[in-house]
Amino acid sequence: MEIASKYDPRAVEEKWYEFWLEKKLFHSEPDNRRAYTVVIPPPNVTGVLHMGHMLNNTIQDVLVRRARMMGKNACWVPGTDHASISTEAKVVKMLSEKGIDKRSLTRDEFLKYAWEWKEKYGGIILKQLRKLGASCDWDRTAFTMDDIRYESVIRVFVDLYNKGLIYRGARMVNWDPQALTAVSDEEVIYKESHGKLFYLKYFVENREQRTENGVLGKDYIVVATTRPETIMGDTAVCVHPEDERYQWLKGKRVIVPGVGRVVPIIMDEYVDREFGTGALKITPAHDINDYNLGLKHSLESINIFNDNGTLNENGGKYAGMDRFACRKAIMKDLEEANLVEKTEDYVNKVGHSERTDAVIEPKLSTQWFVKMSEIAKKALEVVENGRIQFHPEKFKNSYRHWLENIKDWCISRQLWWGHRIPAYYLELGTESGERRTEIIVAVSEDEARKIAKEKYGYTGVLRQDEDVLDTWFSSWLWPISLFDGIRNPDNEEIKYYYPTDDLITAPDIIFFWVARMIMAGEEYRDEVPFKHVYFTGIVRDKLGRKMSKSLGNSPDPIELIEKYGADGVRMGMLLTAPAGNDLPFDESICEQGRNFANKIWNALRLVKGWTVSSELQQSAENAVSIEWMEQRMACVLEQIEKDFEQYRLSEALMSTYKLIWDDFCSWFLEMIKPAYGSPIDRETYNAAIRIFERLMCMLHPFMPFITEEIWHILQTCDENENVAKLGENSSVMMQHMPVSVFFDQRMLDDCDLAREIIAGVRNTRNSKGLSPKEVLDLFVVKGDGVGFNPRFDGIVKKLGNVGTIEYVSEKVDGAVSFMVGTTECFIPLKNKDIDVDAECKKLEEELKYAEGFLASVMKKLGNEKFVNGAPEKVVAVERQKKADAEKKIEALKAQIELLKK
RNA sequence: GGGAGUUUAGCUCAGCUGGUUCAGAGCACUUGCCUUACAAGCAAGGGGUCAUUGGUUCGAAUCCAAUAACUCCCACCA
Repeated sequence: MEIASKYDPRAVEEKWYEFWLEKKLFHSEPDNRRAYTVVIPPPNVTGVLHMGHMLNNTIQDVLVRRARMMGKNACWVPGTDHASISTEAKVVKMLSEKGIDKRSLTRDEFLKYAWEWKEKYGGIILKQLRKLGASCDWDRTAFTMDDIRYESVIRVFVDLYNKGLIYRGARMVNWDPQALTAVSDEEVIYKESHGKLFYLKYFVENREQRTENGVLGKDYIVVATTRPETIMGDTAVCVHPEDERYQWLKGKRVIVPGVGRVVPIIMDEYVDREFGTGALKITPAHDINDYNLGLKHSLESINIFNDNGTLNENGGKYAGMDRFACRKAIMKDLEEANLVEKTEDYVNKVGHSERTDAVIEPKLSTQWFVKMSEIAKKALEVVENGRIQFHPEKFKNSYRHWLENIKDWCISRQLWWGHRIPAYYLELGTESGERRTEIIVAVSEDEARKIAKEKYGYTGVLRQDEDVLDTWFSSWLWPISLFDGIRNPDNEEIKYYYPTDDLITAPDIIFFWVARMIMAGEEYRDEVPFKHVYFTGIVRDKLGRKMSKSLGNSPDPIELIEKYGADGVRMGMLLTAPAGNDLPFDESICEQGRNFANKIWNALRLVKGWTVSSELQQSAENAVSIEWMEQRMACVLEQIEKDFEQYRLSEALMSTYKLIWDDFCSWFLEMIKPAYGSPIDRETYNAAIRIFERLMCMLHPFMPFITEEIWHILQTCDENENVAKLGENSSVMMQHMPVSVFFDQRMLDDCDLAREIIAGVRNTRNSKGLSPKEVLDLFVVKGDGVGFNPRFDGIVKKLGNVGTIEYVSEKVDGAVSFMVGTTECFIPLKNKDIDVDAECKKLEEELKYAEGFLASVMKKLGNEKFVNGAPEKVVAVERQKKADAEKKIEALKAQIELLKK
């Protein structure tokens, strides 16, 4: 059977994914093995796969597949997030394209559309993950709004409310005028924006003037603002109490320009005298600081905006206008009325909504909050004391800072798509005849009714809160709710799978998600939700820009997979992505992965092409080759294990890559490769197949598809032993991961020396323009004990195409030479002139370098302080260097002499 | 404004508690090869004052300080 010389991943990848699914190899049930659990950071249910997901899920898959092969009961739970704001926005948009206005629908009608939308587009992203090879337990696929998760969220809300950790209150919140909802502080992104600073004149009431030494001064105060449209809401002007410039205004009142309202001058130390004119206009309804000052000084609060960011009836002639249009209009009017002193360019930070990018409007409204101070303490502690480890560790700093300065979490959203707040309102008449509203928080309306009756004897209508909860209020329960640990805290699954092991996520949701999961874990399990958090970097393009839809600089992951194969793309991503480092992604990196897959494929072709002889005796070289390869694998395995312990996945992959490409393909296979047309002995062949298999196991977590394909083909190679073990469900992913064993470093060093000699021979050929086919003889000057180990003679002969190797004690005349360490090698050039001059020049350069090196060593050794101060070992090393250098110089000098003769 | 991090070859990055793992790896590059596994390849090779300046030390890429550049996070300066 002819095998194609190019590896084609497409058919292979599809075939094996189907196989894994069919055999349910990703499925996990609690048993007596140790559990290894990962929960997926649930992507937006209506999202599509982007490069960030690719990176994130590749890393998860590597860890999960490796754990599985290490004998653990690996469980990777997939799922999606309902993403309330962005999904609702998408549905609203879809409806408006159909000519349907959300406001014309009832809540139930809208939700029906939303669920339809979710059914249609939801889960595309999970399908895409299969193409990547993700070994998720699909039977466990969850959704943050499915029954179990919904009920868990509601129960937690009720519980926290009863514990006094959730409260309802009127506060200044971040209002998104596009999504028409409040958002949490974390959902506000501050962006630098180039705006203007407007200097407006506020005339003193009755045009009273300042008197300075009997001379009349100004009759107005200038206030600098970036938001002139808010002057309709001004209820004071504030200056610093110690500001000399404004003492004359104490107790006076001023006229808001263009509005005509008279407002007081107040004094407060909050004002920065250096900024602007040192005078601040106060708009309590539309600025958090002004709001606080308003409370302090009992100022009136005038709301001038509608929820959608247009001016309301308090906006006077500007009512109905958008806030930014109003800014222009009002400035024009003020200019005309000569109420503007000047306008400056100004750069400041403006808050934008994370989801809609609309400019956030501070707004006073009644919302639900979670009290954070107490639960934050525990969450900080478990990271500080190492119960949870961050990789890389530097994220501990920002985590700590956030938790130490935490504010209450606004969790209500004025949306319909989400978990509806289980708060019920009832109107009670009181004895004095007034009406009073009571709130009952309960897991269901029935429950609420029961409480209403018991507590208030009320049997009338209950009105449920219209708002839903912040999406993260369900995400923070994810590691628990996935195993139904909220509703059934003692069930077998939660006890077995929780706490999970590793969480892989991007650092931008450390506060949104990671920190809050830790809080929920402590609150509801009294146990951390995971032991390690691996923060991936952000995927950027070649120019260092974040990949985004709007820039169009993000490649389509599915197209990449089609082009390079999932294995190739996985390898490309992993190679450039150490934990926490941003990943400058360039499509061409996937080529390396694709090429690697092809390399392995061709190694298979080579091995498959051999004819095997059971009669043939194993040669000594082959025996040594196998021994060496085994040692080499043990050595690299040790390194890889260390790398995994430290979550250095790219290093682990690189080690595996070099082991396979360099050690296995370039050296080992060449060592044992029989001459064309000749068979290979059975013993060597079987050993090679076993080594190949183990290499596929080692590589499998990184490149699951090709390793599965090759592993299966290898099973058919070793007829004596392996056919029987290929049972129905056999898969490379069910094999044991090879583990490191003791290895003989001396053996590896000896072989390295042999490899260097081979390189020396090849180099000689190259520089002398000799054909690789021409057989050369090699003379090695015997060292004093240490040096070249003749065990490798056969290998040197084979790979260097060397005829004879002789160990001599004298230098060889009429030969080119090279040195490996302190070992001198000579290659006589039969029937060839040696370019004496060139050879001398080369040697003299080497000599010069060696002398320089010796000089620096001598300088060190000549330094008494060094000899006395440095540890014995270090000095001994220097002495050895000196001896080696002297030996080398001597040898070089002798060689030059010889040549010149 | 506060905090954190980064700076090592053309690119992306390793270099732990100072000393033979000390200047490394992969890719890219150069030269020669279509050598019956692989040109998505083989063989060989060339690249770096370890950001700058000082200091500590017998000895610094490594420790300390200052400077510069870049990145990220946090914060209500109108």
